[in-house]
Amino acid sequence: MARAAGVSATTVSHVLNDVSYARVSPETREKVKTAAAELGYGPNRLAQALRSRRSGVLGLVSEDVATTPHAGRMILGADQAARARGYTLMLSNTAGSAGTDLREADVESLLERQVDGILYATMYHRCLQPPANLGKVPAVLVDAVTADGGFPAVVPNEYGGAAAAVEALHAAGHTRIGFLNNTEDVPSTHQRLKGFRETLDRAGLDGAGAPVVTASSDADGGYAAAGRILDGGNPPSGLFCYNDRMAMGAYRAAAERGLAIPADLSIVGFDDQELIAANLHPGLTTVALPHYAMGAWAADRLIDMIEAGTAGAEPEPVLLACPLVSRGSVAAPADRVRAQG
Amino acid sequence: MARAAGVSATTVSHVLNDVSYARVSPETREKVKTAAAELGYGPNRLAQALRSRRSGVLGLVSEDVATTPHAGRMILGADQAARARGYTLMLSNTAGSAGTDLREADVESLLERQVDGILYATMYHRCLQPPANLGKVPAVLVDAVTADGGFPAVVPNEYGGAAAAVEALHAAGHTRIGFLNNTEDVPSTHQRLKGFRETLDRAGLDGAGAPVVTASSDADGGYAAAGRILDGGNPPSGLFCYNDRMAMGAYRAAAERGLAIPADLSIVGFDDQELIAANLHPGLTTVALPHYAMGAWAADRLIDMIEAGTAGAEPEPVLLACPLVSRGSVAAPADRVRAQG
DNA sequence: CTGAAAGCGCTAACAC
DNA sequence: GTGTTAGCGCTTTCAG
Repeated sequence: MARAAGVSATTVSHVLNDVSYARVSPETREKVKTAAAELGYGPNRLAQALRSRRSGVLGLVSEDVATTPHAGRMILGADQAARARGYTLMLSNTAGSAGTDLREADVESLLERQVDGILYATMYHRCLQPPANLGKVPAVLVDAVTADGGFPAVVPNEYGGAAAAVEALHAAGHTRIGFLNNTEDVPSTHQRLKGFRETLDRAGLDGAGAPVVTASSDADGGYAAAGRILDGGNPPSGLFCYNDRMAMGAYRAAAERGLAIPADLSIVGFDDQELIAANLHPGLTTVALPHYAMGAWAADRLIDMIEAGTAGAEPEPVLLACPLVSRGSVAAPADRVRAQG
Repeated sequence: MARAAGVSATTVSHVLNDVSYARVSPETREKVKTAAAELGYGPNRLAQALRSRRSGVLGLVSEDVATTPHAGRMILGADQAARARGYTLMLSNTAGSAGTDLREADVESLLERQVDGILYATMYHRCLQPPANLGKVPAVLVDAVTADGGFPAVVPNEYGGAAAAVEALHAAGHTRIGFLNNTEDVPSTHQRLKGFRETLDRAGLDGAGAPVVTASSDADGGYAAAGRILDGGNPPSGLFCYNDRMAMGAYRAAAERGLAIPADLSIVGFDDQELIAANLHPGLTTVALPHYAMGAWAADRLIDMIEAGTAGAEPEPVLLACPLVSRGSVAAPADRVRAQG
């Protein structure tokens, strides 16, 4: 290209990269730019990377890209943030079930490609043991934490999300609120429960005494759990569900009992899986998981680390807000209030 | 590294790459390998790429990675296929709404990074106008076709999927089958309708006379459409729905009319969105979109082109099968048959 | 103001 | 059998 523009490679480099200390005449600048435009010339980022020891590539290793619809949002957030700062994402899917050695190999392959940093993402909030070689470049954990810190990490504020759900029900006038929780031993199970109880306490309701039923985190589990809670003594008028799938089961349980939503029973879900939440009738009011924001935050943080050259491990995982998404499944507990009033 | 093993770089290259024509003594081989292992040495793929003019990277530009839960499956398929042949995926999200010039810039950025080929994916089956610079490297279209051919492309066999759905209903004994179709002017709308009618004809039923109602492709649309078809004269005992969201609406319409699924009404969806299909009650029998397979096929085909050095445009888009996924929403039309028998 | 030289890490061709 | 040389496309001194 340089040769074709009748000028040296150095000059081309200077012009096209807007090198600050370069003094190039306006005419030469023009000549280079038009030549570049005509030839459709683009720099070879590989050669640049080799020379500068900066690839401008972020490795994204994600466990089971496919298993959750949220994956896309996270990738998108990371991609946008990366792109905004001139970086590109390189993908590497890892099987969640794979052994540490295999996942280490995945990281290694990214390392060989000279990625400047690595985003290590899981598809649901969990605590993991990262591969040993992850520390070789700056790295950030997405939707995951390690037992011993060591990496900056970003996870959803599960506690706050549960609080938002309970507050929405309380604000609508509900005083008897139940929780359909998951049975798995994952952070979200515990933190959403904690958020549920403590928010009730703060509202002057009895958190410890509020009905909580656990089941598998799908529609069938939600159906069964809702059945148990609705058929028990003094059933709640508002139901907070561990996730949207359980809420979907709760809808069915309510329908079978002749309870209209939201007139007779208000429901709040969690996850904001649009496919479910927007297609239920009425639309499900739910708490959104901040996948886009987590992806974007992580990429930004990673690039900061890369450009600062610091390993700077965050002492605590960063919590991102889980905002309430209102649709139509929450209303005042009208009948009950009138009946009791 | 070479220097550290007391041997030349050439020799290191020869043993680590198993170069066929290299004659290296077994002792030297050992020496190199142990040195590499101890240093945790991995080759610099960037330098290799610069030298060999082969990056081993596939660009994946996808319109709106995030908007559909299927995105992950497609990416996963492409990633697995690519990885199996030593390639890695580099991501570039493009806004579906963006102009051609913007999408051209996205492709350009991948080109600058010297990708060996490009996978251009849309998130639902459509006909598109690819950016002009896409032709600069081998490229394959995923879930999309161009008006004028030019690129190999892979799309779902919508017609075959619709046929499978109708056949499942017919095999269960249904002779009066209706179709809830989408209103949008996209290939799937037309091809599923064609598959619906022609399969009925082949079964000796009246394809042209079969009831078809169109509505928006979500639960509300499905609810409305199902209502119209069920309240009409001589309502069908089997319903084929354009997608799972519409089927979800049809479930509600059936419930409101006291029709049990599948006893009183059999339903088949399309898309196999597990979030919906597996969580409805009963589980929705539906037709799966082959996103994983499309991703894998496309990556494989692309690598073939790259390694063969041919542009070899496929004359026709490749159709991948949409298999039926049986859950619990199809049964024999028992009541009706008895009533009429 | 502009260009020549050196070198990022690697490999192909060719010596020795 | 093994090492030397050259060069992939770029950027960074440093000369002119």
